[in-house]
Amino acid sequence: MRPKNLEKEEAIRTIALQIIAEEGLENLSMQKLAKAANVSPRTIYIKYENKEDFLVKLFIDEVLGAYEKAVLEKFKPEMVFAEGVKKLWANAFRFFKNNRPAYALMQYGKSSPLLNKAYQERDIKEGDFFSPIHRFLELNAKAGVIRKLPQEAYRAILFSPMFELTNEYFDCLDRPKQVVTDKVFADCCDAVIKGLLK
Amino acid sequence: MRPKNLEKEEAIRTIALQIIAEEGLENLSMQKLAKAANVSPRTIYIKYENKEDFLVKLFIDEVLGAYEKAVLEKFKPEMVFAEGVKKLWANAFRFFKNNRPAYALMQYGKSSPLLNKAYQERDIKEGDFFSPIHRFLELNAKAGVIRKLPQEAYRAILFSPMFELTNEYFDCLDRPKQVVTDKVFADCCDAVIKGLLK
DNA sequence: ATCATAAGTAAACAAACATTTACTTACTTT
DNA sequence: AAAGTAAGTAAATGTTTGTTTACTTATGAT
Repeated sequence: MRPKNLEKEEAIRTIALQIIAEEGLENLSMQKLAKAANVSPRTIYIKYENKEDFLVKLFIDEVLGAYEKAVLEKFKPEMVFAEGVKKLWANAFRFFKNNRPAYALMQYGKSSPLLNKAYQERDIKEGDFFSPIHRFLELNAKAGVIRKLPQEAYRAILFSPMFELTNEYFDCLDRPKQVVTDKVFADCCDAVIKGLLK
Repeated sequence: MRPKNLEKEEAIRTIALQIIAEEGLENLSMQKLAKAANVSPRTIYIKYENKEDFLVKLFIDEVLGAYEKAVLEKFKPEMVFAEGVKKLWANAFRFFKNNRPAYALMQYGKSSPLLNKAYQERDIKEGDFFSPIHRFLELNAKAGVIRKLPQEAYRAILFSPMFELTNEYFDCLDRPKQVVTDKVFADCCDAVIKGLLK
């Protein structure tokens, strides 16, 4: 049996992310993707049932999975609160900085009903990547270090400003306004930490 | 001369937003829209040059413009810091709660290169809706009430958690997990305020 | 009342779409 | 070295896409 050419598989995914970042999800077609990846359309359908299946797997594996792994690197729930938060922020920002196409599709995960649904269903199945972070927050809340808030509140306060700054960072690359420096990033992180402290 | 039927114009916009919210921007086609709005495709092209023109105008007028107007309602740059922030948050949350399709397209504004570009260019031309808020922050920073941070940092800390909570709010309507209450909202707002205080 | 005119329609256009068919290629197993 | 088989291709499938053409309708101005 002829073995799969893994380079082609990877090319398909990489170039798909590229097209989505540059032209938008709404402008990604299977034929365009096949041509750009130097592959026959049929080749994509060997691994993926159809376009939706492909997009969901691209999103889950290449974006969500990779992001979650990167965010938790060298993070321990037992860390001192400020250090833990800084680690999470630094990990996330580094991942996106080196991976702009992943950031682009991540944003579509918050817009597209298809990807959003996939995200939610994964959250249920996978036992939630957020759980080490949840334990981290619970420990600090119980110790009286931070306010006690529901999970979704922590999520909103802790992570969304980081996303927004990442957004601004990429916007500045395209049309330089004011550069989002590591200093700005650190200052925001401090503000978020202070807001949660008791 | 036969006058325009304003009801039809409005139907086109309303139904477009609805389709985008329910099926996603990537599944909105001009023919589908025309049929759903009970209108000939040609009718859409009377007011709009093409699909991109339509989407940009829909986004700018129906979403960005309406949102910005709603957020600034009864807000004054001279307000006490905590009160000002609470007003902005309450205004924004109320707008989206009553206007889910607008929220959906707003999210696409952060994903789609087409809409994102339109957003940025508008920021430059229109003199920025953010300027009353900027003045508010500047006044409070000068008075020593809050930290001095660059504009994009304020934006990230002040607004993005509100967006994230709105997101969770709508997710809970679809698949009830934990309801994002006004209490959670207020607690988050307090955390954000505290984080910025000096 | 009728005319001028833009609003509006139904049907059609080529181009692009997701997916499949019919076939060839390359590698493992024997 | 030959056979078996899944990977891979090029070209075609019918459908849907954005947009236009050729025509009809409704209304303010004359």
